[in-house]
Amino acid sequence: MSKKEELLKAAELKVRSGGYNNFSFRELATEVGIKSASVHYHFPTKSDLGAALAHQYTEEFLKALGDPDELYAAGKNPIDVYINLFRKALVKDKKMCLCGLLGAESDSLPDKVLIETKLFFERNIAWLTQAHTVIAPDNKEAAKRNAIKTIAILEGVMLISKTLDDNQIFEEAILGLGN
Amino acid sequence: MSKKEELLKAAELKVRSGGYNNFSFRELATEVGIKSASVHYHFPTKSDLGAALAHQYTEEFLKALGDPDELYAAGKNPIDVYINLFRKALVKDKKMCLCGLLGAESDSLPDKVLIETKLFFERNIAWLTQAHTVIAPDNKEAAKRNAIKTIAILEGVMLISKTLDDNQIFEEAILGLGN
DNA sequence: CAAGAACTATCTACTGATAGGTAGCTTAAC
DNA sequence: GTTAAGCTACCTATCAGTAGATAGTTCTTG
Repeated sequence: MSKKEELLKAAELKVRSGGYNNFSFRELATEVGIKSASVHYHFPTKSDLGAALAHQYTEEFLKALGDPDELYAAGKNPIDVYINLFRKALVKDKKMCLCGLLGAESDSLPDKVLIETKLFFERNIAWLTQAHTVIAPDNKEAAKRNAIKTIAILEGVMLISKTLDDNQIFEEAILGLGN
Repeated sequence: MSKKEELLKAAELKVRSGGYNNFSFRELATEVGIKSASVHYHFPTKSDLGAALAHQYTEEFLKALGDPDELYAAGKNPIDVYINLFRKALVKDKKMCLCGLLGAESDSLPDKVLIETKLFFERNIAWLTQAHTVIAPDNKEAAKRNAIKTIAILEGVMLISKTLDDNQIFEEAILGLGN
């Protein structure tokens, strides 16, 4: 893993724990074993790093999901696949969704970072709309509404489960969601 | 309004825009017209201020809601009352829920602040459980599950509506929630 | 009722730590 | 001999927090 990739991984953990202001170039540099001035070589400013982070997170998220139509064709419920990706973030990583946290702070985010955070939600809503459409093709006008409900409940319950340190809350909230 | 109250109000806006790290004693002091050292007179440390902020927010939130049983007796749907309080925060204040934001950052919060943030969610889930119980008394085992779903979807959609700067997303997500 | 003690709310001046960012040098690889 | 990737050394700004002084108010008590 290159230093640049190491920096992004270290920053991801920090941001997913406490938001955009929760990491500094000095901390990141120490963690990956370089000097803070060298971080500016890879990312000219902090907002460049933040934007790259949100962009990479979105790409990896959607890549991990796959295509809703193909999932359905393979006999899987794409909504369950989606839920499982959030469950993994909560249970395995024990961290918030990166863009969930950034979104909550959207009022105070640099433009570059905000743009990438918006793209995360737009692309996720599009994915979920397609997922709901393939499950219930006769109900197209409701697909987007259900997409919004699905991502809202997942971001929300993630935040609450983490705060109360109780994964059972997550499980209760998602009951009946994949229908 | 006392300086102490002014400080809490100023801090609330900052935190609801960008989280716990988004305010400083200096900024707050300047805004209310005193020196930063004087802020320490009212709140010995930053975490004391943060805890007081979350506590006051919770108290005011529950006070604004009223009692679910009384609301129901007065012919109102308490879930609709609850939704309206979130709608007001989003549309009028144009800000996130304070404890929603703090909860997202819970991993990096000082203990004092975390305790108050947890209390917000515990008390809100209790309120919503009672609200769902009074609406559907024969369905008690589902009341807590519905309470979790309700607050999760509201915190989640608030975050997403704010990020995408689109209040219509909020309205779509809450359709059918008050039944 | 008046003297003095204690308290409230503020100030100035400071500390040590940390922040993001910049200029210019070095080193190694191609 | 250019470039990538790092370095040292520095800058200015800001951070939370502390010490000690002060003016005005309130409480206590002789």
